[in-house]
Amino acid sequence: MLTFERQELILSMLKEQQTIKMQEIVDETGASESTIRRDLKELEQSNKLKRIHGGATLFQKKLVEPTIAEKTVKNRHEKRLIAQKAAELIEEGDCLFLDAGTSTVELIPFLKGKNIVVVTNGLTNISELLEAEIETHVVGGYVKKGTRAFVGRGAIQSLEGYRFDKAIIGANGISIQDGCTTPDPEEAFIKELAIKRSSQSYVLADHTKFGEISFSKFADLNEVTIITSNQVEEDMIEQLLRNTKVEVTPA
Amino acid sequence: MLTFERQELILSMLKEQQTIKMQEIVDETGASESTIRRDLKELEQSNKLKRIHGGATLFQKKLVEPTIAEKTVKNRHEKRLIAQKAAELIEEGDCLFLDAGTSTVELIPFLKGKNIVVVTNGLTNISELLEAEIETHVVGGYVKKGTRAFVGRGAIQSLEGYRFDKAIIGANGISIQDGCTTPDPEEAFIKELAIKRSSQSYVLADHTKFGEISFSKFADLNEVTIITSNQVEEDMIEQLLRNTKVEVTPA
DNA sequence: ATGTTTTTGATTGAATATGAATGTTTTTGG
DNA sequence: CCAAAAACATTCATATTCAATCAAAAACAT
Repeated sequence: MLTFERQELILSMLKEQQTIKMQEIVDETGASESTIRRDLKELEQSNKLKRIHGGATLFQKKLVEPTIAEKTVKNRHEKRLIAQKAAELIEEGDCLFLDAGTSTVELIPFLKGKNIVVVTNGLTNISELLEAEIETHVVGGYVKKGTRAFVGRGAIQSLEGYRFDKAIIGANGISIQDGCTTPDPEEAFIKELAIKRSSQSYVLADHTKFGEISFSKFADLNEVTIITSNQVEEDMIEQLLRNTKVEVTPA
Repeated sequence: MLTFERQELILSMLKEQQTIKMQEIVDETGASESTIRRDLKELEQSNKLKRIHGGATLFQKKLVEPTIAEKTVKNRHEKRLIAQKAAELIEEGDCLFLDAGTSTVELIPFLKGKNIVVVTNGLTNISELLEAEIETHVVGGYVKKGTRAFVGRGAIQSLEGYRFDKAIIGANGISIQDGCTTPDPEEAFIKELAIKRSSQSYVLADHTKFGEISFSKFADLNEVTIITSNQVEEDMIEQLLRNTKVEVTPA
């Protein structure tokens, strides 16, 4: 069996079960443990999978959402730069949808004093928006414990009463194959709906989100403009550019 | 089972039930108690959960700081007593509407852990409700700068999707002649609508509110039960009692 | 064919994960 | 308040998995 074949086999096994044990791969491929180790090392280096003690897993299956506390510290600087880039796109008089999430919160200070109207489903956004003296509307709905986002029937119904010039959306995963994804199906639905009801949509994503795939898809890449930083690998951006609009800010 | 798989399993269990016992995890995973302890320790260190004696729970943190204005609430002690009185009336399984305002916020700590559903239009209520582990829904709408209440067309539309067992309402003025009043017409409308859609309605009012008349009326006295303290003058209460239900708590 | 490079599998000590045993702390129930 | 019970942290021995190394095998080039 060729090296390439073997590695493809490993990846296809992973797709089926999202985690695999070393022994399973050895049995399936007939290769020795040493060889498989080398394969896993290579595949990890090219971001195809993540090694874990005893085997491998899909690049973070992200079954569980990181808590707010965890998110707020991570990549804050990069997120702020991305947010600043996004802010440049907002014009006077715009009606925005601002998604719940830590990336989108960073945008708010840059909007301060602008004559715009913002609709949001994120609890934490609201006080920031008020602070920035922006006319703020919220969608209704059930408040999710973890992310403190408003979701569900009430949120959907609320959203249907609005049309947006621009929607600013956060994402947990951006991949060529699966587009924009996020862990929670309910939140994904809200994002999807907001994008549908908006003339233009922007997805904010720092470099850690690229190549990641989360559970629920909410948009194809050609539906949105991705705003990110130049910490994302060159070739990834090039690949994206084939059918996606991308704005890159230096970090 | 791999370490990674086991930890993911623990987190997904947590997501379903928000607290889990050690034994449940041991049974579910088949690993030893020692191993699970180690897992919990790791997961806690990476902010994925919070350990508690006998198991683990979701990690929660207060996000919305109370504003200065909120911290210096007038008659806080009296308001709290009134809130406590109101809490006694809430039964397991109730669906509540909780009005925006400083009186109603005081109620929330007394509801902690109760098996109820709360719908609110008050920004500051939301994080308190989450803190108290209560299923929380919000009405949509425009966010008023001063009171941080959600009002307007969106709020009205949202409210029409609910029916309540009990509505807990704040008021700025209580008078024999003009009933229950509040300064803002939009907020008054929300209060009125919530009362209409509720089987029973309670208005919380400290002694300073009696005899006051504000701009917008939202209820006649015979529509609601007033909850107050014995700091209200005797004869006022007597007058009220002719056609209003009144609950009085000693202060 | 012969030397070179690449791939492979086996071996090793190091690192990590595990379960049982121990004594300590916290909770519970009288 | 005390004592029993439950939950806990700590330690240790064992088992598993890992990274590094090396020699054999295969693929390749000349």
